Amino acid sequence: MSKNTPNAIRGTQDIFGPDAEAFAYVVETFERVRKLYRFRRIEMPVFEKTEVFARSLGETTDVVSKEMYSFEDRGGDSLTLRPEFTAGIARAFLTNGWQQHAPLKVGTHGPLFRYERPQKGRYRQFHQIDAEIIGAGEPQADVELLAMADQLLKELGIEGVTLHLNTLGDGESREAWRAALIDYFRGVKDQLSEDSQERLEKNPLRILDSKDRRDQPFLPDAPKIDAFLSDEARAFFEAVTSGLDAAGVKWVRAENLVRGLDYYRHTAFEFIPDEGSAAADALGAQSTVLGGGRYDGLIENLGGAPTPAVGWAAGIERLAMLVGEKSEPRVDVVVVVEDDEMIATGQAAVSAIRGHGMSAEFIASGGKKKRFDKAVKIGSHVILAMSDGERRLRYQTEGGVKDQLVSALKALSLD
RNA sequence: GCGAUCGUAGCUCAGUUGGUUAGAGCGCCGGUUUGUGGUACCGGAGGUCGGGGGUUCGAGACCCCUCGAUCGCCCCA
Repeated sequence: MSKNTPNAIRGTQDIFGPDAEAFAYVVETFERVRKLYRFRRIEMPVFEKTEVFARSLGETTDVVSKEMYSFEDRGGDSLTLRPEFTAGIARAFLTNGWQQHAPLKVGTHGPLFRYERPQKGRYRQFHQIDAEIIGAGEPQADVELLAMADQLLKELGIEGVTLHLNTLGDGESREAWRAALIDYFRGVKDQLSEDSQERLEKNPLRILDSKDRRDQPFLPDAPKIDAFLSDEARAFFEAVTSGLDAAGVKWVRAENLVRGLDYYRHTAFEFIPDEGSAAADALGAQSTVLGGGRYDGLIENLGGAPTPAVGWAAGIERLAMLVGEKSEPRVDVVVVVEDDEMIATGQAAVSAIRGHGMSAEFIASGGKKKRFDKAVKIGSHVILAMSDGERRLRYQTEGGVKDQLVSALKALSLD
């Protein structure tokens, strides 16, 4: 590579070959499942006013305080490359009057941007698939959304990943629990890890899933959300879990599961690889493959009427890592011209073949004697060789393709 | 933001304790061979060793800075 070739931006990826196939496979499967559940497709802008995210996710969250790609545009507005989908969708719901469609089920996918240190399964430009139900406050909405996520993973052929489920309660439950946690951890503050001491002020719920050995002894006795749940919140969670059971979605209760963004209420969940599974191995430290929850307060936060909503997002790259190798599809026909006199004929043949809906590759360059070898190497169903003024069909492995091929060429009155 | 490991041809890698014109396999290009076939052989193009600075008579090999990659921490999908 030349010295003056600029390199790619850190944390971005150029995806090619089997990886690109796996990526496409994830997206295609999501699109199929999305339609099964009747989620409507939406396309969203890649950037928004900075406040859309700052107000939604919470100013103190890591995402907002240190991971956003924010910049001033030429008009002086502060804009931000979307670090997630939900906030933008909530904004669109309000600014486009999508309330009229409520309850609204939508799905989308695309790139997101977060200024983080790249590592396995974590990139600065990464991609997610996303599903949201806005304007539905019933637990059935949570169930439908989770059933969809569960089916998606199954259809992708991903195994060894289970749904970890928790409730954060309603706003009041959550606040009471949070206060109790701060109280509890403050008592043992100087024995906690530095990270957790800091979390104590910023994000005490996070201490609960700390990996630091020094924090472990204090976790079992920490206050549990269940003790702070209002009757409504408890009933809601029970409705969700029994709904999941009825829908045949396996789940485990994860009392310590919290979500990083401020807007979550009630149901919170993550699909995580089972300890020691192949999936856990494939993902490394970035274990959450799909996560989300209920965000009943968000729309109101953005200036709308109180509107309940639930949603999830999943990392396409992470799912692709679990899906494994996906090979590119075989080409139907390779047309090889070994005799330059027949290049035009060959060209006509490839066009006709492609026009008939078959994929075709055309080889008519390089050493004449090596062209056929190249064709063989590509690995096609049929090779159509043109040499010495004649046409020869070889590798007739699939009758269907051959018949189609014959009719394509007939239409061209070549054969 | 913190830590560890790493960075040699398009790809995967070798390069002895620093010492003459930096190597291999694969791939690519060309030739011969083969001619219902992804064979074999010959030849060729292509790196100045991520970038910059330093130590040295001399550095791909040592030191510093920087960029990037990988894997952790943190955070999250």
